[in-house]
Amino acid sequence: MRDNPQFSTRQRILGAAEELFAERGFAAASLRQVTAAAKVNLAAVNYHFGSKNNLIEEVFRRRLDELSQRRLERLADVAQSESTTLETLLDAFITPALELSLDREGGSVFMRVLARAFAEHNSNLRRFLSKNYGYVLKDFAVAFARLLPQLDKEELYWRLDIAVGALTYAMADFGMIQRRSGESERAHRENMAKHLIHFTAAGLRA
Amino acid sequence: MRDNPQFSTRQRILGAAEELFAERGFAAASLRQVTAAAKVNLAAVNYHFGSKNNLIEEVFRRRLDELSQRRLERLADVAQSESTTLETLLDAFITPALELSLDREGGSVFMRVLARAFAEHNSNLRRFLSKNYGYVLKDFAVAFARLLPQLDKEELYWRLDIAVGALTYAMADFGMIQRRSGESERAHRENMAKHLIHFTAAGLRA
DNA sequence: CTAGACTTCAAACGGCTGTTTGAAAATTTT
DNA sequence: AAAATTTTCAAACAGCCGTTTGAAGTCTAG
Repeated sequence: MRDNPQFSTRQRILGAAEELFAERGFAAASLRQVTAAAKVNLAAVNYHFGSKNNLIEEVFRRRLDELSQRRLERLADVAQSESTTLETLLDAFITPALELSLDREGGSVFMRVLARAFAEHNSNLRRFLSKNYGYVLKDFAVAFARLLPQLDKEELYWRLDIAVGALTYAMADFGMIQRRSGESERAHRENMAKHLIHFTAAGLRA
Repeated sequence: MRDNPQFSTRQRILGAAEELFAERGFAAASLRQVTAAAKVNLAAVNYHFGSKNNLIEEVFRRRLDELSQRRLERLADVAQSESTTLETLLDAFITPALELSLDREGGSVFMRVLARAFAEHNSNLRRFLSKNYGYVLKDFAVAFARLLPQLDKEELYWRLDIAVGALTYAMADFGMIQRRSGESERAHRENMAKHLIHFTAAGLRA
């Protein structure tokens, strides 16, 4: 999509920006680099998005709208069931991200962009994410609380916070474990998700 | 230290750079911002460090040399003992970082800088860190392997990778949990370390 | 086919970037 | 105290930054 002429200027800019933001960060990736990668005129960014900041927010919006919806759908599927476990709840949170990262070209890149948003102490970006997508985490927290009645509120929040950290770090592929040469990207990521769920469930239950 | 005239130009630059790198990232923090915060002439960075890249590496070196040494000292204390547990091993890894983050002015800031190094996909920086400090993680991995003989090598590495992610994220204070108003910085961080060890030990043992 | 709206384009704006320079100042050595 | 060395300084370098402009090009509705 990044430079495929069959996609619109808007989409090509978003794709190129996503890749360069993941690779170099929001500040270091310049609009000239983005528009060159998208094979688009420099002024197109300000024409279609208004500013670099708006472009950054659109990069998040494009992926997070769908990701949040899928997570909440999965949550609705499992939350009420009597047989729900920590593992199925974690799966409901992780699988949509896993699918996104395997899905279309550029999906895997977005998880790195998302992790960068945590590293950036940028308060505007944090406010944007919290305001627009904070309710997803809140809904999941309620579901986890039902499964972990022995934990008081403070204890639960500490554990969820640590769990989110492990998920963020792993899904962004920040770790040292590289994909083995004979292994497909899909197999690698599914393997990672499996370990992630196992580890995190144990940590929450401890 | 950042602008205290009693410190040397070199130290003032390192202190200011650390703060600004943590706050804005390596690319977005400019040498003009750094030298202004350090109350030092712009050219001093290139005179004392040669380049911005060298300055970045020196910011890491200053803290990591001591941090690595303390971690290995603690590891040596507990590794051979028969009564070693996962918790004492994790404590040996985390406590030096905790002390650093509570210690002198700017120590807590450095953990954020370190976490940024993970978010940056910068291969030069990764190579620098792996080359100079990778042996610390390796030594700890050996000690963990002895305590977790039921895990094969691949399983162990996955879990350690996830554990490092949780530690990195938490120590950098990326999470949503804020220090409570009545709570001291020290109490907050010690509380975090306690939860971190408990959670991670359970994940490793699962 | 033409009028109007939408999109693309090259060029330029002021401002900030890392780095270099050579002279001035401060410090250390003789 | 003089000479030599180290450190600081203001100024300038080329180059990239996000954004704006107004004209040229493309598309669509009447």
